[in-house]
Amino acid sequence: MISSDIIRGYIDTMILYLLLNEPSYGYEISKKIKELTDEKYIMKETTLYSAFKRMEANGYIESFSGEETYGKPRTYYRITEAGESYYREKCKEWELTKEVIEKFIVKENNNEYN
Amino acid sequence: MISSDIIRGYIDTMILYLLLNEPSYGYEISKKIKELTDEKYIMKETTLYSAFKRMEANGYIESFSGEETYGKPRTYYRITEAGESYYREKCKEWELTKEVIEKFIVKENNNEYN
DNA sequence: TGGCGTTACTACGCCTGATGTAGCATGTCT
DNA sequence: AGACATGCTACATCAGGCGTAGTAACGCCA
Repeated sequence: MISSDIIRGYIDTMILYLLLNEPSYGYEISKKIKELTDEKYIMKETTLYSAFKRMEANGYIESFSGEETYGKPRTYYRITEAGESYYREKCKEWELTKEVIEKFIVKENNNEYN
Repeated sequence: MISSDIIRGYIDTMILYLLLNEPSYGYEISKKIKELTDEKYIMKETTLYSAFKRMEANGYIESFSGEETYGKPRTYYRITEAGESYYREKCKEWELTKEVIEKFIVKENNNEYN
């Protein structure tokens, strides 16, 4: 199981990554995350939508309503310049953080019966 | 800068790692973390001591007072069986988490002027 | 001997992010 | 008709990390 504490701080990054190439909306993003991680991480709906709110308030994404011909109209989000810049920052931060944490991690060798 | 949100959830792991081989106490641990990470991460005192409290309550560490011949007596901590087991869990979790997050991270190539 | 720096903590409270629970509305499928 | 997928919102809780502040004992040096 993935602890929510470690994902914490990278929810936004995950979403922004998926918005880099094209706008999207909640349900689609949540499905993509599930697929991309082979269901190792499934983002909760509340987590996702509150991330949208937070990131729009921070100016990292912009919302617009889609022109659906059927069903409930969706709210789409597109990444902004600020969002892209923030995303790149987080990627750099990740490399540093990984380096730091791994100083304290012992990798198990598989020769032993776990 | 390392965001505290990503470290969150790995504070305990870092401390436990340093207790694996020998008991230690607050000040020493904080210095070791600083050295080991080349000052990339400096643990706040409050963070450290509240982690001690939490982990002792969880049974991951045990405290005992040192027999100092000078200065203020220190509180030493040693890792327990449960602590070692928890540490190993977190190491496994880390590998999984890293795998997940890295699906959403674009590594910058250094050819570009950053 | 007086002040500074280092060591070694404790207490209190805030802020943020992730999550739980709940509910609602429109579609399509059977 | 009812289930299931889609597409959300509102509200509240909880924990972890951190800011701020204060205390205390000792060594050292002028």
